[in-house]
Amino acid sequence: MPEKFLKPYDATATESRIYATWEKSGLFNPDECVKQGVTKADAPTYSIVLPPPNVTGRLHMGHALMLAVEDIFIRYKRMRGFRTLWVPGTDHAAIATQSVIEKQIKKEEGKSRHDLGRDEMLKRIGTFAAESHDTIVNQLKTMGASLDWSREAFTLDPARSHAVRTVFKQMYDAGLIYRGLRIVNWDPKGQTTISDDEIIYEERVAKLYTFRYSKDFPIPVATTRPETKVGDVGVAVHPDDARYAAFVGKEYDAVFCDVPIHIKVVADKEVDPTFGTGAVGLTPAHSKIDWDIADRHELSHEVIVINEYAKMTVAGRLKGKKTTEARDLVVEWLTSEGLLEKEEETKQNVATAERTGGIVEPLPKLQWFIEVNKEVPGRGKTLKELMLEPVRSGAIKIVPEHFEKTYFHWIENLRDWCISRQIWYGHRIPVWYKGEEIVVGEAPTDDGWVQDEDTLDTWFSSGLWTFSTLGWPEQTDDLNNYHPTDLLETGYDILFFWIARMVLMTEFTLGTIPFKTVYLHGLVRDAQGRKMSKSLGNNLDPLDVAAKFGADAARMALIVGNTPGTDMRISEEKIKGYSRFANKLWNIARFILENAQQADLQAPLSASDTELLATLEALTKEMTTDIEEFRVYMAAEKIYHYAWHELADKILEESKPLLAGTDAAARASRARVLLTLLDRVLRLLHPFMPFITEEIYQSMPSKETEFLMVATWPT
RNA sequence: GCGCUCUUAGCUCAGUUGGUUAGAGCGUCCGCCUCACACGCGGAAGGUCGCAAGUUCGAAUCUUGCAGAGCGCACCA
Repeated sequence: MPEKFLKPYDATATESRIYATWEKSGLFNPDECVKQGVTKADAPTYSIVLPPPNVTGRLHMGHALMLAVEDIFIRYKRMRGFRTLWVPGTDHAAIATQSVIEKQIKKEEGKSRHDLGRDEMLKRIGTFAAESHDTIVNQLKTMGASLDWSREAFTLDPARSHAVRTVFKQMYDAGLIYRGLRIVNWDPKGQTTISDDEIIYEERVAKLYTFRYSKDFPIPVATTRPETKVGDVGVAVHPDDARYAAFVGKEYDAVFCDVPIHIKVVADKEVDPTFGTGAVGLTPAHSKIDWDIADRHELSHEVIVINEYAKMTVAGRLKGKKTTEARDLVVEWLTSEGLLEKEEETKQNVATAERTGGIVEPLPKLQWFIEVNKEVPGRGKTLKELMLEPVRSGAIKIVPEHFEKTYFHWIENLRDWCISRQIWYGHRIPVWYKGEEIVVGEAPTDDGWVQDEDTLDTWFSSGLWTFSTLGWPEQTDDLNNYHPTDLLETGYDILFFWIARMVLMTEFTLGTIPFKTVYLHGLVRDAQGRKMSKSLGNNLDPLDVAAKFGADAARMALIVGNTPGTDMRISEEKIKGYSRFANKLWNIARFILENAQQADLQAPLSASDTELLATLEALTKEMTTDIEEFRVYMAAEKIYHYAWHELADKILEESKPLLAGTDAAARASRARVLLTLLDRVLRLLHPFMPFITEEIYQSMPSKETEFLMVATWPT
């Protein structure tokens, strides 16, 4: 028995050493596995692409959970003989990364991005992203992730950029990408548009004002935003509303708080006759709903009264005022003119930007969109339908299943996807202009062209991830072998952001699904059930945890008892518990190796020892089914329980008298079976606790393969 | 408003298609340095499975209603 077993198990020292030997072996790469003869060349493939962590800093426990789950499936499949590929990568995370740097520069140098200029700003972000990348790679390795580093990708590297431009052009040529003036969610703080999904609604108490545009205007109107009323072009009432029927179609002129306005009364079913006065003042340029209603009644969209800095652009007393100040001025004016009829409190959901917290201002802007309700040429279906179909048909399975309903619900409500962003970090829109001419895709070589200033929504490039990482648009072997991928594992919080967009992009580009199964994990919370955050200081850093208790222990703590789709709580106590389990396993190995190092592997087995093997075989079958059916939490708990409370507590205890006894046959039988049991336990536990199992395996008297990570999963 | 999830031991959670005395970890109490491990061992206490009704030979598990907690989407001007 090696001397190392005489000391308690030292996870930290062992883990980094073991990872280095794995990496050196090249066995994370399926091609290398085939070359070295541990995997058959014609074996079926199994692939996962790593959800690329944002290069905004470092990984958190949610990432650690993701890595644990994915590594379990990858290691399990590798041991089952699949050509197993897990592709690593990172995400440039456009807005998130840029805003980190912007804040930092503002704080340290008091400068804005416009002070630095586009090139300098991009240089700064690039430097930061590279540092983040290195930290993240180090963390991924620390957690034991058996990723094929030879295939690492970045959402903003040249190969991925080429894929982005290619898809953009194809969608543009298919008529699915268009540029149009639409109401977008403008974040005045971040100075960019954001998508519907980047909005957080905050409930606030607001005042609902009931007023008239002028003394002779026949209909009272209710609003929470009086300042926008200088931009009104109409009033909408419900077609069946008898109170106002007589006024429909009539037009009125007024001077509203120094601003001349022209109002037409229209009838529209969208209006709720029971809310407020049953009449809506229409401000097409500053409200999405009003824009749509105005569209239906051919009212002007062009009256813009608020700019990108959320300031008033009209002449008169409101000129240049912030919207909040303008609101007070308008109310003051209404009161003095005797036009204000009522002022009541109401609850209102205020749209705020997820990244900056700024209050979202709906503004009409020229933006790029992907049209989701238009038929895709050659497919006979809209993008929306293409997103729904594979999940409906079962071609894509979501675990846990009930998220399928959430997915459907979201897509059914989906509107055109605004893909342009007014930030600098990211894929620049691949469109060039020269006068009336336009070029899409690759940059023209002759002079005089100006590229679109905007960049693409970060999820555009993330949406290509399953195939852009495998070499598309080239028809590579990897693409043929590993796509569609088998599993996509991520947090349920990005079901819409990412999963849905990958389905959209892959269906459009390749006419197939990006993955067969979606496994959604829950949020990792602290011991009190709070979200982990910097401000609360309750973050657990995976690196610290690994240094203290070992990555194996952290992985077990994140897996056991954690069902997919359910939030979990993690504490140092729980992780500590599994570090003790690691030590237990260490001592099980010590005992068995001490007593059975010289065991005769041909010795005949006694009836009771045969039964011990049968029991473990039954457990093996259960575990295999559990993993196949995505119950890794059960498989982990079962092997934990077996190792500690069967093997150690019962089998080892009853072995002591047997091994010290005089019955040579019983002794030989027991020594042999103990060694076999240990070997099996190491294999079964390896996907969950890869480091310690590999370390013990290295001391086994006989080994099937050089490394446990490519040994055969027992049956 | 539409939809989803949860409610099981003091705490955190399992319990796969309904089937014998409902499990684990942590915690608590008692006793042990027993020659693999004190990062350990042995033992104990602790649950009317949110409430009510129904289906069934049988329900923590299925159905309905109620109560409480959380989440997603939409959003009213």
